[in-house]
Amino acid sequence: MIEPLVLKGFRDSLPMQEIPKKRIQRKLEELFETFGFVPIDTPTLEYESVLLGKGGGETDKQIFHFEDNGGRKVALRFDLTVPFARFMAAHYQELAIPFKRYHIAKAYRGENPQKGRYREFIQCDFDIVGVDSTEADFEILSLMYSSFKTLGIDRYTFHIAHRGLFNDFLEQKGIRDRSVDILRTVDKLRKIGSDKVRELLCEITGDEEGSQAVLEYVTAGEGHGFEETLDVIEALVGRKTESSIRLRELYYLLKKAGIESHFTLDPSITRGLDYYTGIVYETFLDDIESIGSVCSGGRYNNLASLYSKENLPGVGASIGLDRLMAALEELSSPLVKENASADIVVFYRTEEKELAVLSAFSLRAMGVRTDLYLLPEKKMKAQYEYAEKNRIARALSFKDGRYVVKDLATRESHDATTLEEVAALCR
RNA sequence: GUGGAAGUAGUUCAGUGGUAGAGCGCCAGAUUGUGGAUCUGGUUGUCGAGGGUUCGAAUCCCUUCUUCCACCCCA
Repeated sequence: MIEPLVLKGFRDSLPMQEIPKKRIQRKLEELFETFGFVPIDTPTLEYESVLLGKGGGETDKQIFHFEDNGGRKVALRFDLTVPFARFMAAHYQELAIPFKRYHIAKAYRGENPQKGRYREFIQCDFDIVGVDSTEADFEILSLMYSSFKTLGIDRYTFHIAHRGLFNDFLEQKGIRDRSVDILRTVDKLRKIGSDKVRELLCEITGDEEGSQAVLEYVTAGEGHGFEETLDVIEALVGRKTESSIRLRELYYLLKKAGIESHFTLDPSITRGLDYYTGIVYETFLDDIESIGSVCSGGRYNNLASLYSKENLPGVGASIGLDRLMAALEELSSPLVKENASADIVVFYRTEEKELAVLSAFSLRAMGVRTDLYLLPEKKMKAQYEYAEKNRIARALSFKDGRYVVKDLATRESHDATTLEEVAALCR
């Protein structure tokens, strides 16, 4: 016998988990389409050379790569953004620009798993390519907001920062060349505290004053509103820059739309991926920050240039569906508990089989999610337990030519003479 | 990849060298008759896997797999 093992970081998904996951996915797809975004797909497996070296050194180590049966060096996609850049380079002439796409698919990372981090996970990406403007950035931010709204999640915060603005600052301090190391150190702020970060920064820059300024920059958001933080940052940079103006305009739009309360300017958000050039963001659930960001992204203005001479600026975000589900499960959110397989289940005795089969058929035609329990010889107890296991709220049975709909939770029965009445009881 | 903790019945766990256990669940029967009560009986286990030490290993040692946590990074 072969052991039915699954690989570390990979998981089976049972109906109890898969039903809410699919439902969330459908809601998001529907939302994306109301924003005028269109779906695409790309291969799971790509040439290694296409995927490597685009996200930054650290991420390369996490890419699953191997030789295929024909000796080609191949790799599983690490995210959906890099393959999208390749996709755009290959197809931009066939597409209407600006191109707005969404893509819900699995990505793979060979890192050590923990709660909410797996080696195979679903990302829900949405991006706009072909334009670098405040309005495009706003489209993505407002779609992020609407996604959480649609899902009924309201205890979360979008942490916004700006790569370009940070680079302006480093430029001004004359330490731009060490930006990667500095970014990496700054990222640890929340973990190791400001004193430790200052020490590390001193080692990198060799400049106490510069380190202090960097620290002031990344902590500028603490206790301040979006615009105040921006004022502090502009003071540190010494002037208004294109990037700071972009952020100000963006916040203005968020305010006008009345959705600004979920957005905070957090200069400590830097993101490890090297390809970001403009705004960047991460999203934390207020009640379970430890699980990490559940929706992240940013502006990447040169990504397609790796594959094409065409200049295709882009901006996008990605919801980590599996991580989000893990968090919601941890929080016992009602969102993950809505996992009934049907609205009603039909029970019957063997002599009622024709009636049962046809009733189920008719109910389905009326749009009622109907399950037919196929073991009529079983005891009632077994039948009810089947319904409970599948989280079905009602049962239909037959008595003296009438329909009986029983609410399984309250155990109340309602008689009905027609299937229309039965269907009405299911709503 | 490195470090720490854990893995025993469907599930929650107890059991630290001497016959694998408990609650809940599950199955069968009785009772009931469109379910949750009660009674009787039973079952569920290669103690994660492999190897070693020992007269004897769930228990000690080694290897390995998986989960959780930390580092790192993030979805």
